[in-house]
Amino acid sequence: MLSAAVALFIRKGYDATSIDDIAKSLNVTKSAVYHHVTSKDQLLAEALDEALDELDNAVDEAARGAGPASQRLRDVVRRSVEVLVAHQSAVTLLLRVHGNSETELAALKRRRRIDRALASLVNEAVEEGALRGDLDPDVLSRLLFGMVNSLVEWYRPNGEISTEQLATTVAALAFEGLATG
Amino acid sequence: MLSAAVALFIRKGYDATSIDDIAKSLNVTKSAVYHHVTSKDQLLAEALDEALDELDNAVDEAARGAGPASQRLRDVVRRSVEVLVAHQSAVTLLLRVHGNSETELAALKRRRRIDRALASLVNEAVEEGALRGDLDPDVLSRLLFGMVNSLVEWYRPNGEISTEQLATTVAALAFEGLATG
DNA sequence: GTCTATAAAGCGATAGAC
DNA sequence: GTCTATCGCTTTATAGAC
Repeated sequence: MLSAAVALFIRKGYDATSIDDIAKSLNVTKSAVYHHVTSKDQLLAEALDEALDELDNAVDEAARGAGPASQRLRDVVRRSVEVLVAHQSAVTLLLRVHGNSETELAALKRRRRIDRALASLVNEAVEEGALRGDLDPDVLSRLLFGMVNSLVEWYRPNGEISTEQLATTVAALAFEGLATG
Repeated sequence: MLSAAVALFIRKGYDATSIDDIAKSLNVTKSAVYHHVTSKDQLLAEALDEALDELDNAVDEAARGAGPASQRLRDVVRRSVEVLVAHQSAVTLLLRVHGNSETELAALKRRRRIDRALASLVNEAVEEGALRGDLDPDVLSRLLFGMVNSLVEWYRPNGEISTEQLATTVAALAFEGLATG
């Protein structure tokens, strides 16, 4: 039922999706939905928490590991791709949230904490000398994870490209770039 | 008045923004708004057309130029960044559209045409030998412009980073990557 | 646990006065 | 060109029967 709601939130947008839409997609009435959840907002909050828990997990795990910052950054990128694929619906919803309610503001706050952790990892890798120092590290961080996050808009796990291949492509493009040699 | 509406569409989302919200932000009543536009949908359509016209322009112009495909791709990336900055509101709205009405479906159709032109330019540059051939060109194209498009979510033209610097950083990251030497 | 019925509020859009 | 007033509809959410 959460997954039915999230699918509709993504297809039509949260505000354009009514409780009745969710009920109809489950072949029940509105009242049956309200028996299981107290509000539409609660469904959103549960999905956002799923995404944030998974991202927190992936980032903390990879960022706190041993080894050079550049290697940990590469691991974070790969782990992030895996989370975006495994929890694509929840993460897609998270990335579309813009602070339009208390629930959304709380989610944005948690997301900013993650973004700051990623930015400081990029900064560390630059100071280490493993990443180029001629470009603003905070801008690089935003562009890097903007690229990673954008894949929720088009990637479909059942297609030709495996998650493994995708993670490799993302990391290769990010670190070595498009150009040959 | 279009810009007031677009600002609200971005802050609250299209569906969550009522005509009354737009009217209040202009210190007038709903009826005054309806004197100038025939529907809420028309406001959306005008903003989406602005974004699509500008992107069409930038891509056609740079993609049809002379020289190697890899150079034309670099030009398209730079020109895209310029358009995203100069028409940030309209483009932000375009990137958040998901086909929830006839207007949105028409905008998505035009956007897909642009995306296809970009993808074939990337393919051309790979065949030319200027871009690495070990990664799927269509995936590279999506990731590249996913990165470019993501900047509408955070870049503010009045900050420390100039549009020029931003375009340089985006192109450098895309073509040469994060890693040193 | 699901239903019908309904309350209370907000929505897009229009009519008509000034 | 802006106003007040209102129509017709949809929304979230609840009450109460089965």
